[in-house]
Amino acid sequence: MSKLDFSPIADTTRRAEIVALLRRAILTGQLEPGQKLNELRISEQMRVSRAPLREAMRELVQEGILTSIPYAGTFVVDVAAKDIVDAYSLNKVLDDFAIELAWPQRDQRFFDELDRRHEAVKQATRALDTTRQIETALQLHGLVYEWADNSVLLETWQRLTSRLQMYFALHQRARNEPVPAEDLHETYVALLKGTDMRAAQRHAREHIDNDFEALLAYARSLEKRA
Amino acid sequence: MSKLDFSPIADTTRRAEIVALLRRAILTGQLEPGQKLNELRISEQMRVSRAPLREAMRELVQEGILTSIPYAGTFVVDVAAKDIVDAYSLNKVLDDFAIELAWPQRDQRFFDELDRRHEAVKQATRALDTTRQIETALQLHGLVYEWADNSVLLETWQRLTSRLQMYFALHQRARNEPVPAEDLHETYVALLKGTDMRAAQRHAREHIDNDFEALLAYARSLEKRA
DNA sequence: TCTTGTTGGATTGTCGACAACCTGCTTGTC
DNA sequence: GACAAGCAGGTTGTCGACAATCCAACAAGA
Repeated sequence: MSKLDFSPIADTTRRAEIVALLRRAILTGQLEPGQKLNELRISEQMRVSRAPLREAMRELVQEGILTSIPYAGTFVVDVAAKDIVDAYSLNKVLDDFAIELAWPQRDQRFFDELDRRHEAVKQATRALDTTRQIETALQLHGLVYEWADNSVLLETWQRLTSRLQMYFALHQRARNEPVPAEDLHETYVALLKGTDMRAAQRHAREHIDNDFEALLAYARSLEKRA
Repeated sequence: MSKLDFSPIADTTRRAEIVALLRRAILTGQLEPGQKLNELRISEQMRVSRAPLREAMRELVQEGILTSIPYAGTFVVDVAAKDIVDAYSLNKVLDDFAIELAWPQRDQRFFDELDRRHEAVKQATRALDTTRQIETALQLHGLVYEWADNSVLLETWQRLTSRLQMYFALHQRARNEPVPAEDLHETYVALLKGTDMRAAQRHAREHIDNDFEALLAYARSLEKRA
């Protein structure tokens, strides 16, 4: 028996890489909502045939960040104000549930990971790298989901995350002065380490409200314009 | 302005039909969990090339009812006991939320539709058509999600539904004497028509417990076997 | 006997070409 | 000038064939 346990090697199929590339392009806002994806053009740019590209796009359609109309094309999903509010309110419910499930599972590894991810957020914040800040903040929040030990919940969260990340990126671009607030996560982290689950849940809800406040204002401004 | 509002015509692409065919085959248990899907064989049976078949499979992978291993194959997702418990517990949380959102939205159309779907369940029950009974029961429960007016929540529910339906079908086949209980939904429907939201939520939770009781027993028996 | 290398068959991943389809423009008619 | 029919270009959907990979069976050596 070996002491080392190897993790599965990266499955290197063109399709998987295309998915990663496209997802990143969408979530960082390089591809704008509503924009059409021309298969031939993209496949040429990526030096890849249309088959794996199309399969990748099918995956992203199911992931909810692309939308496809037969014989018309595939587009980056259009984000309405209501979608943001919807995702946001569901997120609160799921967070509550995730904290409840994760609570008894917390261990040293959890706390270590919590600190690690918190540190990553602070670093991205200092570097004024807003894209990375969004990413790391969502990863920080994702920890309780990973510890909740509920695969369906985790999967749901990950789907939601894609959208949230997209909304945030959109918002950041809209008012292109980012100004990330220094440290909104200190209390969140502290409470997750504490003994009062209810308090943690309550704070999470308020914290989310806080995080999303600007986003909601943006959402409402969209609403008015429409 | 026309008084008629036409629904979009059926998008007739092979891919879409393949998705529907495969999904049905999986959810009704014609394709068993863990079973491998041979692309060439299936494409020949369907008289279709592998391209649209593969794209369809990618969709179902993202939908969570297939799983794909590069260069090895695509398989019907293996359902572990824990998955059932996970889906089931998340379902309770979502139901709570859905009822809360749908509550103020209830109108005559809601009540009519509620009755209609309830009737469909009863009919399937009388006909001893267990597959259809599962389908209609899930549609009955889906009504509050449709009325909740939260697209993300609805989408999440639909994803969950696929799995639940699969689990139920699996369970029914395992103990192939179905014996669907006559009418567990009477109280549920009545409460949704009433004025006490809390009571409706509480009952929904218990009702789900009831519905899933046998399934949970089955899940635990799987757990022991493993 | 166990391990390691090889080989053949089967299956998945990818490619380039063709068919179906939509869209916008042109043409012809009134 | 308005409008319908039809043509042309471009894009998506589908096909059949080829390349890359995996797996099981078998052979060879320690």
